[in-house]
Amino acid sequence: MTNVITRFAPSPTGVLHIGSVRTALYSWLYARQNNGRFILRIEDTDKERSKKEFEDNIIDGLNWLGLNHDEFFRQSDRAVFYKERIIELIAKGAVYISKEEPKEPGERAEVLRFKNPNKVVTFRDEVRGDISFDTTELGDFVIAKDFDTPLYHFAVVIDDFDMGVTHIIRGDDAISNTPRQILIQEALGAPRPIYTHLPMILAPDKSKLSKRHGALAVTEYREEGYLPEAILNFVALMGWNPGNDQEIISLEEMIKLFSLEKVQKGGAVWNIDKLKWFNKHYIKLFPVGKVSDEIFARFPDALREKAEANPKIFGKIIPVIVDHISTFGEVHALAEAGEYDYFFDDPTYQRESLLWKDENEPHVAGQKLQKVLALIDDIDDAFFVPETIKTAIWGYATEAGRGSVLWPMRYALSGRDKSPDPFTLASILGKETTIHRIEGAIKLLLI
RNA sequence: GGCUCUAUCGUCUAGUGGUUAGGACGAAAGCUUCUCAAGCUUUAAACCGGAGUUCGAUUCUCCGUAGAGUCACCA
Repeated sequence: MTNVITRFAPSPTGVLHIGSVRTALYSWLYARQNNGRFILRIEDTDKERSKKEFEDNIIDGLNWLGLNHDEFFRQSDRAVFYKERIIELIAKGAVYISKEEPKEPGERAEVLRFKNPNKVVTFRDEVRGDISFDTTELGDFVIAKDFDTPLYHFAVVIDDFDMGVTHIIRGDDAISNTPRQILIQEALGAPRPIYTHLPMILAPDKSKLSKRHGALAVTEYREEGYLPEAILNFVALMGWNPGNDQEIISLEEMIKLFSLEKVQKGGAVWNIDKLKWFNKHYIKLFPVGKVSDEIFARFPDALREKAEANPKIFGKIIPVIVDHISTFGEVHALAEAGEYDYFFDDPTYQRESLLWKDENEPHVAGQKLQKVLALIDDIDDAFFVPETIKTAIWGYATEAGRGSVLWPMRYALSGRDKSPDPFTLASILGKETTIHRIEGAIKLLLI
């Protein structure tokens, strides 16, 4: 087999969105698993709409995901090559200069048109099989505005030819412009690459996913605290599967497992919940040091100062925080909502909140907490960890009614309806603070 | 509208000419330390319709239906 060369060819008229990532991933995987080359080509023939910032965004996103390219091209750097081919095709009689009547401002009085042989073109698509089109309906289509400004259809064909692209993997919205590209190839005497058209990634209403549906740039997912592993894994499974039930697949494994034959025909609806599930999975595998950096970065300033002043506590709450999020971005909102304040400052709360359901009198709850206090006081400082604390209190709690003991204890420590369990809380806060807060609660109950 | 493509649980999907149609997300229930999260267990949930081929179609063929994409001097 000849060396595989694939390419990802976005136009820099928008950010790198999730559908493009899937296309880039499959092209990349195919090249990697065949020891081929992967080309990144920026298709910026439209000078009006192309923007450097989008090109930067695309490259940035790809780098972040780890989809590295072996070669890089920009169509705006290749004008001379297109011009040569136009001249060549004019000489062959396949392209002609056409006089036009401009219909809109900006349109030329002269453009270059392709002499359509008006035939039926049949090509094989790796996922859909044979597809036929009668190209007559295309007419003599325009391939360039002038010798220096080729249009997309033309530039693509020249580039794929010049760069030796063997496999074109792209979205199936490009199916219908494949025939005209084949026509140009044939006029040029260029070999026909192997085509694979991927099904679209859809919005919940089944239409092509777009910005209007809240489709985010990859870089925005990064800001929201998604991990590249999660995005890659999830996106890979939209339209492809390894042929078994395996769902957690690393990039390395994907290179081995990927195959065009297992690519789906139908479109796939974007499902953010499943992405979050993947992300949660990968966050748990993320190195602790990096996790705490990510979390720290998303703390509001005030909380950040407290974390810096209490590094021991900050270190201990990392696992607790991780347990409750699926993206790092959620940390910010949770922090703003005061969800982490009680780790650093004594909570304030209503006296009634300390009561378990409605089966307790305040003074009874106070007495129970006094007992808890005594048990905690007996624990050696050096062994103030969840298991020990639990062991110390468990017997009494079971005997007195777990809820009626543990709820007030947990509430005294957190001041919240929802929080980690009281033993974890106590061990995070340390013996001294734990005692202090329970004493506060007792005082409130026994007034 | 023309052309092209597509069709299994709500979603992502596996699968076969004969299966209790499998898994995952989500949902519901239960368990696990009071709450939350996590984890574990369990449950509900699908072959678009009609013909045909066949002993037998979810699977093969055709016709519908539905949805999507595309029809530029954009890419």
